[in-house]
Amino acid sequence: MRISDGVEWAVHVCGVLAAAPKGQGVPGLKLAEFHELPPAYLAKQLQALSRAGIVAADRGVKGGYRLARAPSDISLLDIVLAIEGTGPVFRCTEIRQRGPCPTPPAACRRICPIARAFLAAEAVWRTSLAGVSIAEMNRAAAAESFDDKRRHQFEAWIADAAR
Amino acid sequence: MRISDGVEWAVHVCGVLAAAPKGQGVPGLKLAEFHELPPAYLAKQLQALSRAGIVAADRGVKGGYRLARAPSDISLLDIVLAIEGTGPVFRCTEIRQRGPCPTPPAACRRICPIARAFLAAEAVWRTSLAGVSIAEMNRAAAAESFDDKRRHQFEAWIADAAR
DNA sequence: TCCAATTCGGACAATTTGTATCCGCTTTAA
DNA sequence: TTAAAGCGGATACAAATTGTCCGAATTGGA
Repeated sequence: MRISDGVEWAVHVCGVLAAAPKGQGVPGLKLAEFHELPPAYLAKQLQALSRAGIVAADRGVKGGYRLARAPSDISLLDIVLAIEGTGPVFRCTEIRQRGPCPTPPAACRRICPIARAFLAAEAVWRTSLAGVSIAEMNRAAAAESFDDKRRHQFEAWIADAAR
Repeated sequence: MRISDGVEWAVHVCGVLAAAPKGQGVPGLKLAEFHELPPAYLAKQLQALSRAGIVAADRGVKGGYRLARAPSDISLLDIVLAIEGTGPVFRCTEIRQRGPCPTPPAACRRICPIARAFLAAEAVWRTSLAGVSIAEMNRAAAAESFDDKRRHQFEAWIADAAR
């Protein structure tokens, strides 16, 4: 059980897009370059973000990606669901209904207690991730690692990348 | 991102072992039979449970598996960690330190804010699972799906399987 | 005491799933 | 019309999952 790297990439990328000049898009190639990520595969993750309505994609020569809504309105959970899919992490296969001593169907109206416990754990996990936004991530990262020099360096880079 | 079926199997199997006559072992083959699981692969999960100290294995003609401690002292988290490994679900690859505008090492003494948020979510998930024991699972399952007839059927089966 | 039956354990092979790349298509602005 | 850019499908590659096998340990009886 492991979260794919694509989720980490997508969160970082959304952080970059949140800092881009409003209304301008950043091409996928530039985004890959910023973190030295494999361009072709990052493109796949960007497609997923686009389908989920987290980023908007503009095609054509002045195209690129931009956030589809405010950074404060995009949570880490939104991104996880976009990349990993919305299905539950734990999937009950109802083995209790098989074998020589099966639980009868009448007793299976409610889902199995084991599945209930796992789904409850997953719910608190989701709630925790839903409470953290891209905006907060950027604030924390800036506070911890931006001095004036690096801020300027970053703004120059993104001004060049955006179009 | 998905929890392997082995976790579900292991939880069910521990529930069966918790109901077995004290001090007697149940062979892996019988455990597989009870839920119609692939015997060879269930054996693999049982090995993992054994290595983690959740079940004890006795070899030889009177051998089999039994719980290594009280059912009330085995949590769902214990089983997840035994089967899936103890490593975190989210793994930060520190991409912030790469590319044309990297976060300098001095600013990376603390782990990345993104990783912090994911690890915090994982912590509440673990806490939730740690609060549920095999004993509670069995109580719930028995209350929901055992009538007198089925209880008798189950006890007959396990009396025959244990040795 | 030795042998046969039974059972777990660990190394090995196969299959499925996920990861990563590439290429042709459509769209857009100059 | 052309060059830049995202989209989706087809395809190779890697990894985890699933499954198999044979050896080691233990027991009970000859």
